[in-house]
Amino acid sequence: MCGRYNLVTDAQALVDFFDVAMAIDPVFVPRYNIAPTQFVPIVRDQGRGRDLLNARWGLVPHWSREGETKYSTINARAETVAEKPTYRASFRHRRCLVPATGFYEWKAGDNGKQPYQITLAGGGLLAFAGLWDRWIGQEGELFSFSIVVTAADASMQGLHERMPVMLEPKDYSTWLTGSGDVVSSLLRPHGQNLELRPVSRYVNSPAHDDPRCLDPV
DNA sequence: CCAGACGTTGTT
DNA sequence: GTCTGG
DNA sequence: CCAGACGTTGTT
DNA sequence: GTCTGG
Repeated sequence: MCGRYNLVTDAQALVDFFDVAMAIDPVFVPRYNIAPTQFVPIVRDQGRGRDLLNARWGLVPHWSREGETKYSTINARAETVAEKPTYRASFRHRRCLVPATGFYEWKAGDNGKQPYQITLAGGGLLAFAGLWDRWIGQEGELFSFSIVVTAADASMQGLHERMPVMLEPKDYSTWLTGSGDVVSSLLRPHGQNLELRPVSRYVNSPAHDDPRCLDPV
């Protein structure tokens, strides 16, 4: 699963790395502790080049009555994303990249749960496979997204059973604008070398969003 | 037919 | 114990 | 994901 | 909007 992540970079690096043509919401600050319901940048391609848009983590389907869900939509299972009513249409027509520099998992132990940060070995930006939707209500429109998760491979070193689908740069365009089997074939681990490091329990509180979230244990 | 759900993970 | 908020 | 709340009425 | 349960 992926219930917390970070995006420690600057706006220009995001635009460069993801080849963004249009920054719709250019305001951006480094994020050390991104929690569900918060607004963070996603990358889309609506046919006129890639755009960067702030969206809410936790997908609200366009047909939602209340503009919220009573169930969790922060993750979508790769195994069923093509069929589930909440994700099906977004999987076919509204895929996105979710920029990140790492994500967090908690491992239960004798002394309670220990948070770990997972990054690419060597660091750098990565992209989770994401789905987005737009809900329209009286208060205006709400853009939101979900992160696709799959069975963890050996790179997770047994830390957790599930992990986000992390796309490679060569597959970004296919994920954003492809269709059919070629898109479905990306719903799997991509073999990146990952680095897992225990970090301070400071990260536990969603109210904390500063470099101390990455403090060594 | 209408009403109601629509999700994931981990733990018991 | 379970739901909501971040 | 974790942290924190979890309720009602009457009065200001 | 679309599927499932009754």
